[in-house]
Amino acid sequence: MNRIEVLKVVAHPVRIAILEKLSDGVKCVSDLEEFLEITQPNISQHLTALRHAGLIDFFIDGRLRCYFLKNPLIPDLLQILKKDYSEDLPGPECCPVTKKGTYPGERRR
Amino acid sequence: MNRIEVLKVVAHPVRIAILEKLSDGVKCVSDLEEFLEITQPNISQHLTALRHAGLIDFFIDGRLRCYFLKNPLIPDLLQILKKDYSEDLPGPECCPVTKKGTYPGERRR
DNA sequence: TAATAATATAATAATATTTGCATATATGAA
DNA sequence: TTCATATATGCAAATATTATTATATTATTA
Repeated sequence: MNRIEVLKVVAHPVRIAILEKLSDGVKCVSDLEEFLEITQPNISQHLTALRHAGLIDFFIDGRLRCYFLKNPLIPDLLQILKKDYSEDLPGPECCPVTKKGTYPGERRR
Repeated sequence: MNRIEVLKVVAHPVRIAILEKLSDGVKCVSDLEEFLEITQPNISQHLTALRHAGLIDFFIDGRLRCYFLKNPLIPDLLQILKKDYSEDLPGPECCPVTKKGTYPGERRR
């Protein structure tokens, strides 16, 4: 699955919450039910979406499905989402207000 | 803007392409028109979305609007999206196939 | 083997996102 | 001024995502 599909599937509050929980270790669906305030079928749908994107997988233990993180991009992604960025990026040198630098492209009329 | 909204706005092929282009430096809308194969109003719409999410900003130079990256999360995000992860995360210890470890939650009946 | 627990699937309704198109605004040039 | 260029905005149509509800599947227990 390509990176845009991955971002799309991660960009949902419930799915982020699931991925964060799975970062702590294996969880079965009923573990997730305990702290997510949505219906069980909805949890299953989100798990299916995450699995189809290759982000998680599961093994079967009796009637439990034990889900775990699979895609190594996820821990990195979750980490930068938590990271605290206090400063904006430095503005460009060519700002017409400061009169510094030149705009790096061809001008039209 | 919260991190989920940020992910949502980044998770679109055109907007990723714009952000990557802006990583190289300031670009005005007509620069973007040259390599994006979509209409000008549509580009403007995506730029507006990115700006409302606090990811980019612009300065005005005559009738050009020169856009640049503003949110420091973006370079980090683009970098991990490009990063090559060849291996999946190691599977859990409690896999019933390997018979190692135990499932770390309460069992139900 | 019948009942129950754990989980998934299907269908639909509600909602949000995306694009396309027409038009508006603002600046600089003639 | 008037015109052209650069860019934005508004709105409707098309499309995609999400949640809900009902039902199905599978494995365990009684």
